[in-house]
Amino acid sequence: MATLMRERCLDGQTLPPLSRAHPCAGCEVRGLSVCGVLAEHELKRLRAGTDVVELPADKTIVHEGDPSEHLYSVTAGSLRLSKLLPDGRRQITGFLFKGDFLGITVHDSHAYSVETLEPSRLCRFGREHFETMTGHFPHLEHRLYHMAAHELAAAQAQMVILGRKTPKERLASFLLSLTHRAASQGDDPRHLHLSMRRGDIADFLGLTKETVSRTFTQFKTGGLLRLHSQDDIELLDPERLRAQAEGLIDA
Amino acid sequence: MATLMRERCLDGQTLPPLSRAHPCAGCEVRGLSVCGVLAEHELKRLRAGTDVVELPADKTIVHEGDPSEHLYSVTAGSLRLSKLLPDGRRQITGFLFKGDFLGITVHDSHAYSVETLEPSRLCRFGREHFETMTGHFPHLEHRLYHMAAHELAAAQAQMVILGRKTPKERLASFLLSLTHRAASQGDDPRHLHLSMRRGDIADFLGLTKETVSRTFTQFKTGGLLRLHSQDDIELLDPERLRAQAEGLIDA
DNA sequence: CGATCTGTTGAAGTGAGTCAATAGTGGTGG
DNA sequence: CCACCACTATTGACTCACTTCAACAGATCG
Repeated sequence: MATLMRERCLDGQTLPPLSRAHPCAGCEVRGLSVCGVLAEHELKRLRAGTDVVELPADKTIVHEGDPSEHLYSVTAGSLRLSKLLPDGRRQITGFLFKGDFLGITVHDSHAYSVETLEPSRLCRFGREHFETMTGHFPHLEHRLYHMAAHELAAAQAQMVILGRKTPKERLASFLLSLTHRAASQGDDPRHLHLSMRRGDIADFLGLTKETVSRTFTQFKTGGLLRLHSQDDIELLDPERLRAQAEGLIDA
Repeated sequence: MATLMRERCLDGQTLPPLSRAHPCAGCEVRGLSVCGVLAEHELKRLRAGTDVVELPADKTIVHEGDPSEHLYSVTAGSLRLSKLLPDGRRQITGFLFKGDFLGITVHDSHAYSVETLEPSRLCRFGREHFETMTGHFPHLEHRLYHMAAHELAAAQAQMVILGRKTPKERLASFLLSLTHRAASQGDDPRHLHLSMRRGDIADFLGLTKETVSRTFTQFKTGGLLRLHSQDDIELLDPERLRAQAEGLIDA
């Protein structure tokens, strides 16, 4: 039976409430996530051995290298995936938002650390139980394959950013990917809320936080965007931003 | 029925011969590749709608953005996967060697171009036929998922290289990944043959060919390796190379 | 209202890129 | 067999974009 595990110091106010009796019933991310391919009776079986976890900001969910005992579906909030070098240099390999899935691994060990960027809620599946499910439901396995392929394509696009793009192109590409996600969820694609800090963006884009900050300033003075607050962005010229991201503007 | 399509200008000498009657029978990569999980009768069904392609060096197999009509298994030679920016900047997202699989895509279109680095041989599967197979054989779908997960992990490791490592660390990491592959295939891990040019390595590591060349020279003078020819490398100190790759050596 | 953390801006340094010249390699044909 | 050609790799000199280091400004929260 699904249980709700609420972390002590969670700032409850910031997360929408959840029905304890029927956690999947009103789930707003069900269509987006792995569960979307499951029929009602399959979902019921998956729910056994599943619980809901709520976490405050800046909590570590898994450590790089730890054995992978659970898989997760993000239902609220956002996460940061990161890999560390021995001397502390950090590369963020991705961000996860509601609807995203966490748990694609090779050797049942986590290739990266996962931390919350803000108060977040996740559905937590036991790995063994989940693998029993994928064994029984080929369309779930297929869905998982599809998600892995999708993540792989995103990782390859990120390689182009990290290996060959200028700072302006990197930040423009990043903002565009956020706006695409917003659009696909029916949100206003011209208004972005950044749940990550400048340093996180820097470690995602292979820059320093100073360079990220300076590039934001250049975009502001160039009329590409406005900052309503440090993390609320209005995109004023998405078309020019796209040109910037592809390197079609020399500046 | 499987047919052999030999490209005109192929330098036949450089590829080992292949039995036309039983192309899978003596296949040396069968255990490594997708086919490895299939029983004999399943393999027979997969072979219908499959043919063998042989290509000379520097041939384009697929163009970035083209619809994906085939999937491939590399049985000999090596390939380069690359993405281009409008102004010609190139990021190589990976290299493929014998046993590797090509064809994991999201929207049935190729996310990157694929070219031969040297004369190569591939098994070519029709996409529709292959998808029928994965629909019938869950263990094939599972195998595909596993390969996607593996590629994803490799892509994430490459992000660390591109985002945060110094040129020496990048080249050391690259050489180590090649030696690991050699070891896993039973080859001598101290001797590497590079089938790619300096410019390819540069575009894989996010550097210029000049920097790659200079870094090779530093490794030579540092006693880490010897170059028997431009593309035949002997690793003299794998342990120090590993330390170099992880940034444990300041130099 | 003050303490603390995050973000922005400035000044200076540097390491990889760029441009250019030289050396090496492999292949072809006389 | 050697001479030539085209291509690739190496090395050198110089430049500059991003980092680093440091100061300042703004935001957030008790």
